Amino acid sequence: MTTAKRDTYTPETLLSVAVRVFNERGYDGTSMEHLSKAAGISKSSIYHHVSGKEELLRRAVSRALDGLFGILDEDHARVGSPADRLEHVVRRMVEVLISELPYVTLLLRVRGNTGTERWALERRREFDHRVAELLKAAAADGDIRDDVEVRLATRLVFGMVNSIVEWYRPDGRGMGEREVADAVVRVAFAGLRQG
Amino acid sequence: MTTAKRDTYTPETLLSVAVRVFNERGYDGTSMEHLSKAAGISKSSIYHHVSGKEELLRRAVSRALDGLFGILDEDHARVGSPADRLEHVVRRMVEVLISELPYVTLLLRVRGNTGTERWALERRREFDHRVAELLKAAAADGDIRDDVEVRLATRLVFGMVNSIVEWYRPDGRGMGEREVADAVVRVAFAGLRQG
DNA sequence: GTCTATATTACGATAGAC
DNA sequence: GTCTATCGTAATATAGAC
Repeated sequence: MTTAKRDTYTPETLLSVAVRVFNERGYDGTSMEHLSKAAGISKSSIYHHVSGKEELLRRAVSRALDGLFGILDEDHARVGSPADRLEHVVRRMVEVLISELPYVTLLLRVRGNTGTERWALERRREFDHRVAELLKAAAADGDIRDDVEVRLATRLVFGMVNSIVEWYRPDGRGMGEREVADAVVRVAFAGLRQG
Repeated sequence: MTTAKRDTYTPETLLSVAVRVFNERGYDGTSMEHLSKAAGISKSSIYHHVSGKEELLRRAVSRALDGLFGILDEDHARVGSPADRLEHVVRRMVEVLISELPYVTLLLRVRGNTGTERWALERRREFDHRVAELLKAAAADGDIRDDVEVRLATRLVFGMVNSIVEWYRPDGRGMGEREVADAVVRVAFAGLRQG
């Protein structure tokens, strides 16, 4: 490194600002002017770092997807009984949602108006399918209740896990990843009712 | 009635078209041009029926909120043990979500960029709070597991229920309201694990 | 009630100076 | 790397004819 670290934007640091604004106002509700104000530089300066709004979206959802797909490559997601692997994946999904909160939040709100958004939706479906397969295998082993369709059960679990982005805020001394993950796993597998 | 029913738009029929497009493209991603094409009339004709885009949004989320708050006025939501009342409310939330699907979908995606959106968010919080109180009372009775915070449990249930709008489609011979409601109540209260 | 035409503003993106 | 100025387009909404 020949130059000292300068206080200027890189595509990466700009991304964190942009993602925050996207999540506050929605992607379509965010103009380059909004980003410019939030970043403290002019609109045209943003174009020096990235090709446009859509590149910021692409970078953001890619990061989220990488985190999620990474879970499926972990040892505990690949060896063991389907039920144990499923529990591991659910737990890790919560952890990734929280550690990559703004990026996953944006991913989960994508609608499909642009090419990037449609690509993101497709990859999400791919991930969902992989988890559904796991739940199906656990059901075949008799570890999952048989009075609820596997497909429907998968969707309810995803609903519960994904909803975390709607309320979890890291500020202050709130709950940690571990605490939320424990609660989700408990409620998803054992239910709310006092055992 | 002095005139036969004509094949023309009213604010109500126009609303159903608009809400469908809003849900497909997102509210901010939908222009009056998009609505015009979908309704088969010109942009300016839309302004004959409603004052603008935001009125369509207001009418839509109002309808959704009326359906949800209506649940709290039902007998089974007001008398009986908190646990029974909670189960009734959860079941009815699923039914209202499904019977008013496009309207509730739109409500759940509101971000807060306009006055109407902020009003909708506030009323949603009000409803959530009412249900949280119910869950709190059930927990005080010892009917809800005590190793998960009441506040967190409420959020997970809402996550599961609200996620229905992301995948439920009434087309064809899919699941009915009753089937989905049963599944949600089972998973929420008893969990996925084979009993 | 619906249309064409248009006013006006906001948007994404680029040009070119420094 | 950042800026001001600006281009071309698309947005919301209105005017006024039929």
